[in-house]
Amino acid sequence: MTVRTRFAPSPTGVLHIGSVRTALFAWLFARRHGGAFILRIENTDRERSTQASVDTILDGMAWLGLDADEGPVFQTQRFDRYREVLDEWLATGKAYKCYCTKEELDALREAQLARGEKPRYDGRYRDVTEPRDGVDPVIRFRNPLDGDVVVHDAVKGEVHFANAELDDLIIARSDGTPTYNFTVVVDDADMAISHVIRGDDHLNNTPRQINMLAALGAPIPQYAHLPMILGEDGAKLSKRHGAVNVLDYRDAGYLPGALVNYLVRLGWSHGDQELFTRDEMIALFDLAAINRSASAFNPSKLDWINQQHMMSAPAAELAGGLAGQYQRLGVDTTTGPDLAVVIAAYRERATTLADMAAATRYCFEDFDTFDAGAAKKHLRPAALDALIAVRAKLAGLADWVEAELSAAIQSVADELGLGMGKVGQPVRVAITGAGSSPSLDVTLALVGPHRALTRLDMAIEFVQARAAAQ
RNA sequence: AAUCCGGUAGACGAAUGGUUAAGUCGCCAAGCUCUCAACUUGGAGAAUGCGGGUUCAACCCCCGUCCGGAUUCCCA
Repeated sequence: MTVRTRFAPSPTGVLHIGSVRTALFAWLFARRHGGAFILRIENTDRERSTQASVDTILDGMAWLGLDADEGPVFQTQRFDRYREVLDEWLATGKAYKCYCTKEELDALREAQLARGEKPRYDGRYRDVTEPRDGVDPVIRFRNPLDGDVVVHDAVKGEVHFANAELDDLIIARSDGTPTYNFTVVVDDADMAISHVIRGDDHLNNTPRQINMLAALGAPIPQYAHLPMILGEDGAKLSKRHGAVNVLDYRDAGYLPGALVNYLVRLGWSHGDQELFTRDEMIALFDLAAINRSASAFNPSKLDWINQQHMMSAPAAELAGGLAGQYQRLGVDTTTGPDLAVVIAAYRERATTLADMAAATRYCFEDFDTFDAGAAKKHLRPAALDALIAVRAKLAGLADWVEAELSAAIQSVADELGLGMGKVGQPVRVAITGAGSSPSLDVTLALVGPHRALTRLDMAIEFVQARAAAQ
């Protein structure tokens, strides 16, 4: 059987982190089995669907590398086809017109609730053939009255539903437009979707869809209902948990491969492996290993995974994103070190590209004050001799390369009889403005001779002023 | 209210009905060290929501219960 999966978002907002995980699983499954992954935009609700939302979905998918083999297919382009099925079902009695008004439906629902019953349509127009004046009818699917529908779900197992619990759902509104559960069925059948991989909020819709698939004479796909992703606190993921839009993660400096790696481990596992390349995920992904229960989104683990990916990714892969981060900060990188050098020095010292950019501004921009805490601790009178000696030694260096730089610092420590800490930290604060950076030789190489010497002068003045003030 | 799904340390998650309930993040500590990271090592943290039952043996099977979620929209 040819594997064909789909991702079917409705364009009514941002591309949500939970939706992405669903898309990822469907994409992985298709790739794993050499099948097709189809993107379908479910925009039958014209009130709420927007082009901006379509754009953000497309951008997000592209950023994450979840490429579709077909689509995007828009359901609004398929209205003729839905109409065709509707007419056929009406003609064959698989569907019927219901002339209930919204008010009548509301009253019915309230009465049922008041009696402690499950609210649902009572089928009052099921066998009425006469039109009712003044009411535009909706079209309802004639659901079987008895028997069970069994969903064979790859994640949840066998789930049984009694038809008696289901009512005749509306498949076309009174304005003639089709509704979600119906369009899904027609599309999944027409697109020959073999595996429906979606959020488990759709599990309850599945028996209705299976009944309609049967009415269509279409094969029943394999279902896999994925557990939800919750916020850090275990509540439904929402804006108040921070970023839910995947593009926010791009802007925050996460790597697409890292986000995907983090998401694949939410609801799926392969032994005790935590880090996966894209190819490994594709090779190992398996519906049978999907977890049944919801999981909470944990930013600190995402950070760790992102750092792990930053440490192993080729520099070229990071450079573009890092350049974007500098741009966001308004840092001009034309006069500083090559980004590949910055990346080599900082890839294991930053959790995101945004962190990396923020921590390395000193390589490209001058500053006029030292971090107060670091200065107080390290730029004190006792450091004056060391700073002056280092300044002199560095000024005389023929080659501004790491080996020479570290030798110079070491020789100052030796000559003054000081530990490296007594020499290194003042120098570090002098040239970076703060108390932490890569090893001094690397840091000095990053900053370059001109900036390094200027900043050492600035630090020496600072210390002298401080000594004078005492 | 009904139906359906779910519940293993703070989080992610392993565990054909069979050792002392893996591993990872986070947290704490030590080591390395010019700082910060990275890395290495060690540590704390769970009687598997709760109560029954079946069994020689239950995270796993059964019943009940509690909690959370989904659905029951002319939303998707």
